[in-house]
Amino acid sequence: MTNEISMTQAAENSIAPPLHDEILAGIREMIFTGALIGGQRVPEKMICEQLSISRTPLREALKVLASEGLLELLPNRGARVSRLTAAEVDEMFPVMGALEGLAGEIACQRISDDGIDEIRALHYQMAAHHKRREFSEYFGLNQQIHENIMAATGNATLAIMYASLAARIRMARYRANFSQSRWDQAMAEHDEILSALTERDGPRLTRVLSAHLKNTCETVKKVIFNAEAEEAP
Amino acid sequence: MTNEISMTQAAENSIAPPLHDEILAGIREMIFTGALIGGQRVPEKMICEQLSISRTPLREALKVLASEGLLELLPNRGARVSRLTAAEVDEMFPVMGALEGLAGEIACQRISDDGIDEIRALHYQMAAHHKRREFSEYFGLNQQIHENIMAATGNATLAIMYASLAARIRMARYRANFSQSRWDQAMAEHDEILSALTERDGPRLTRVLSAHLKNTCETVKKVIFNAEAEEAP
DNA sequence: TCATTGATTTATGCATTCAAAATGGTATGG
DNA sequence: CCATACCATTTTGAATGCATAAATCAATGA
Repeated sequence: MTNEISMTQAAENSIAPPLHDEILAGIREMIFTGALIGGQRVPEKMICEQLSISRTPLREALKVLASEGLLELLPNRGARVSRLTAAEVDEMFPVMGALEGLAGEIACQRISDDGIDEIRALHYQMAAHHKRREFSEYFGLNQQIHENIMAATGNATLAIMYASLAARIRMARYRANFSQSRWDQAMAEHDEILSALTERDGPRLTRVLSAHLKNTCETVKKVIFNAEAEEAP
Repeated sequence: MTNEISMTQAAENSIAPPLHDEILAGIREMIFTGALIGGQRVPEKMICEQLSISRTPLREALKVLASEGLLELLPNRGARVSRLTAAEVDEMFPVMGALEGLAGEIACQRISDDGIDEIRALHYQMAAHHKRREFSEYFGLNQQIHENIMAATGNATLAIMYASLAARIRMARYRANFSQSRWDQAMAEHDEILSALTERDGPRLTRVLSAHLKNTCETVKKVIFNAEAEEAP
């Protein structure tokens, strides 16, 4: 949860700079784009130069990211990027399942028609990228769809909890590529998700989200094993 | 999540000082004991003196606590203690319900007999404090029981997520006192919880935990309204 | 050749410092 | 009397400085 009160009117053009959040976003980005790799130490000096900041606000951000599980703090040895393990995925799966199940039910009740249309638009964009084998673009839209479903619940607490788990799962993304068959399957699952949402069928949405999550977690675990096999030959 | 790798052997007697965590714990304590009151600004200087630290590590802790929702960051105005609102409780209720439901099922499957005995011991201690109307002691044991159930799942991710929500709920504790009748009811619910756990009846445990949570949330909301009525007469 | 020791360098953790913003209080004018 | 403007004080946010722990690397000896 980023608990920062936005300023009263956020001065029209003089952008209100929540510098602290910028840094958080920057480091997160580095982690998700693979600029910072799991298991590696976080080079404070280098990142300070890259973001043109001093170590003080950087280190504040590192503590926050550690509390989210993206980094680990090593006493007197700074921070290192967490490496998602299969065991952690197994732990996260039921928790994410419970949250998504809840979200599926609530979203079907509360989402507006416009909200569904928006997700549909994202879905077809994503399908197009899938067809063109543009993985990064696909991936971004996939994330947006799941975020939109969470947002549609109108429950910020739920959305934030889920996001924090999803972020940790996402860390495995750059360790290896998904198989084509899994990618096709995921796309088919998303067809079902859109369908259930369109029909506002809460129980069905919950079911298909759960199946999708299960497959995603299985895939992530494979990715983890493959990456480990590659690294330690 | 406190993501700190404990040192290899934590030097036998020369206590390994995770100073950062000490500060976190200290401020959390101030919040839960009412030394820091919801809505109030957090006086950095005072807390630094109290904990004999400088502002640098303190401010690191403040950012973490804000990310957990216990504090809010006001741009250029520091941090203030969050004030739990009824709307937030309404958001948190289904999420905590989903997590507790999951935990109930898993705990019944995985908890050891010793684990049940331990909870039973806590339960009877708690009952004794209830009989003696010792609210603080009751409250602490109540928290321990819920924590033990979560720990019994063996799922750290689940336990941490739940703990972070429970902590926010706990913030309302010092705003007003629970009614005697509600307290008696809660104790009766805990009898049911212990019973379901003893029988390892997962579905039943999930049901009674959910009912208990519902009542707890209702009570917290009442406490919030009462406190608000008192404050703005 | 390899492991071990010790000196050197680097990085970390925290305190301190400094500029800018917010707060408080007084004076001024309506 | 109240509202506003102005200045002094305090507080915040971030940079810098410093003591200590860790990492690096060269030298030594087996």
